Amino acid sequence: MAERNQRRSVSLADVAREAGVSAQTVSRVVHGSSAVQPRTAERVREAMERLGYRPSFAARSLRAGRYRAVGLAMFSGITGTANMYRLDGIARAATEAGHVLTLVELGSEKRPTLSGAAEAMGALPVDGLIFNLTRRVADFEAYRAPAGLPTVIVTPFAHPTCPTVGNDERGCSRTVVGRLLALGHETVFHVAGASGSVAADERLEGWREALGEEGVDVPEAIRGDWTGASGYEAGSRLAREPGCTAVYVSNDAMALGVVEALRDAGRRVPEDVSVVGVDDSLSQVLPHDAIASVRFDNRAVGRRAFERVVAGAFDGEPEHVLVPGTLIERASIAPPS
Amino acid sequence: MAERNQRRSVSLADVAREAGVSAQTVSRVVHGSSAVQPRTAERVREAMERLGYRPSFAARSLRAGRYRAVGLAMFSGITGTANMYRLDGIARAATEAGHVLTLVELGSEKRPTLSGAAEAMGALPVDGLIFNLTRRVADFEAYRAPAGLPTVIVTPFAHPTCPTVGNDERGCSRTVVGRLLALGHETVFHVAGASGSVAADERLEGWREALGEEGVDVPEAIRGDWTGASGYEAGSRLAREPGCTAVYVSNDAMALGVVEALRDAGRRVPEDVSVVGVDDSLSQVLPHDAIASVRFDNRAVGRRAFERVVAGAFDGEPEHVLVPGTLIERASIAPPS
DNA sequence: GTTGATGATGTTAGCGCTAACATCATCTTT
DNA sequence: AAAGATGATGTTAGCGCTAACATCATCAAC
Repeated sequence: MAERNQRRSVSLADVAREAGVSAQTVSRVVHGSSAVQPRTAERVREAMERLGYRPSFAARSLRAGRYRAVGLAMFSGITGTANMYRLDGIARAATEAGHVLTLVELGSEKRPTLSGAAEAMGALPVDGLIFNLTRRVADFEAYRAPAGLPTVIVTPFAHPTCPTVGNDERGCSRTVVGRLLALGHETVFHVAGASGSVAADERLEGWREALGEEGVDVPEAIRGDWTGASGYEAGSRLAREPGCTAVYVSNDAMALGVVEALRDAGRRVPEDVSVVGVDDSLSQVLPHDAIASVRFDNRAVGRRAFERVVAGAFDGEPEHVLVPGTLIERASIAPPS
Repeated sequence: MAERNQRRSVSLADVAREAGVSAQTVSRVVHGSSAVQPRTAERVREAMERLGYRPSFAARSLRAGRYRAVGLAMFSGITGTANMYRLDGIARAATEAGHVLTLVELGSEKRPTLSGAAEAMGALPVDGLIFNLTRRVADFEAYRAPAGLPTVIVTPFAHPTCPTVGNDERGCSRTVVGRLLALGHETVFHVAGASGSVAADERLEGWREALGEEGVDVPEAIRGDWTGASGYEAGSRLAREPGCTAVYVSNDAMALGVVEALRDAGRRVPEDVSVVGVDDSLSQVLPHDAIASVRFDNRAVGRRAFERVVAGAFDGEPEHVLVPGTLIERASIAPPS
């Protein structure tokens, strides 16, 4: 049964010897070339089976000069809804295109940089790189992709030389603010996500911008940390704000906390206060009572990033793609009463 | 500025020519060998910089005969809390060990098999394989790992020849049932997860087993589909069961639905009915009112799987590791009143 | 029977890298 | 000054694969 741990793996030459043919003929059989006599092919196939032949990726790619693989660097962990869907989008797109994904997690390093990641990943079996950023990195602007290794950065910011793909975080804020003001609210309050998160900061900035453009009073923002508990705390403070009839919360967990705090304080949602979250992460979780939320298509972001990388070398002005979110309207928003 | 799209990539020989030394010397510099004169090393480094040299993974691994990489096949998508943490655990362990992860998503195939996955991944740059299973596959028992390619399967089931690592789903049920019976409940009702999910089925089976062992009446189980809405529906039915004082729900979203339905039906939690979920996925989401839940350490599962693979060839009886869950007690459970 | 097309198979070379050995200059020791 | 040690560098070969070409038998066409 159990094979002895064979040191060296089985090569084409081994199979060729076993089948009494040349290595080239075995190669032809492996690739289904028609120019092999059926009897010979059968013999070769038997030898492959008997020896347990597996083609060598290293030798093939050395010859081919490419890997049909893209490298993905996750800069701050894989966990988190957005990262998960991005990864899923990239993985699916890659599999469909016959590519594989080489994943490196950089979360454990204290201050990862793009150039550090590129150096580490440049020696991996990859034809291109995708950097998934959820926080700021020190050398973002200064980074230049290694020659011959196309790099796409997943971020809402534009980069001087690399194409980027990201969620339109500012547009998200603009959409929400616009909708709430259109409903007749005087202004919109904001509960921001954890400081340091690009998404949180961009949504916050976008909210300021949007209110400013509309010439509306900009209330003080409240910083949360993405958790429901921090949302509850924010909600308790907002319940004491007399002018607060609409709240834009940077994610759904906090939005849930805000709603609960408002209700506990005797303010009705949506009659007294409208609440909107982001991510649409709770629609499968909450039995009803879902909260209006902006849904980002992070799978699409991942897919675009992959397609952009395999499209290859970049010339001229780098493309900067922002995928818009969609506001899912639910019973947590209404005109002010 | 922008380099012309150089067709072939820069090799050691190119650098050697540029620097006026031999390829071996360049190799020495790349590897930081001391046996190179500082002046020469500097010249070589400049040439590398100037030409944009990156080492060829293919050539290195062809020479080394291994990749320092493991392949991970996700059999049914990577989304979902458990999968995400497993992936994270594997990725971290790999990075720490200086390995990379080659990820293949098999979710899109209608009926993926282990042998199919192994064949596809055998030609990839991998020294071992991890199969992450969340559903049953047709050839589970029959599968035999390719010679020279150690394979670990992530599943709660034992395999005749491959080591496996998984959550102790049955033990989870046993823990919950044991705790609830110890509190004095007559029996424990169960809301199961989506049919076809190994976790759902094993928890269901474990619940039956545990009740049976204790000589307690086994009520009819209710099938949910993992969503809060299905939990609510189940809860509504359970609220009409007079003997129902304790419910074991296969995940937290459904547990939340159950709690809400019970309360809507006028039954108090935990005074009238105790509820326990699984996954501990809502502790960051719900502002308070958290529901008791069994937390599985899926990161640890991923880590064990990785370590097992790189440990290499397997002999004799395959190891079968079940990582136990921990019951996090919260205010949703109490003795029956 | 000669020519040439066709088909099946073999041979050669080189992708980029590095372990192992070879070479050569320089320095020490006696 | 001869012998040997040391250090810096070069040369060779081969990891497994396959494109391109070479070889050889077979068979049809004239």
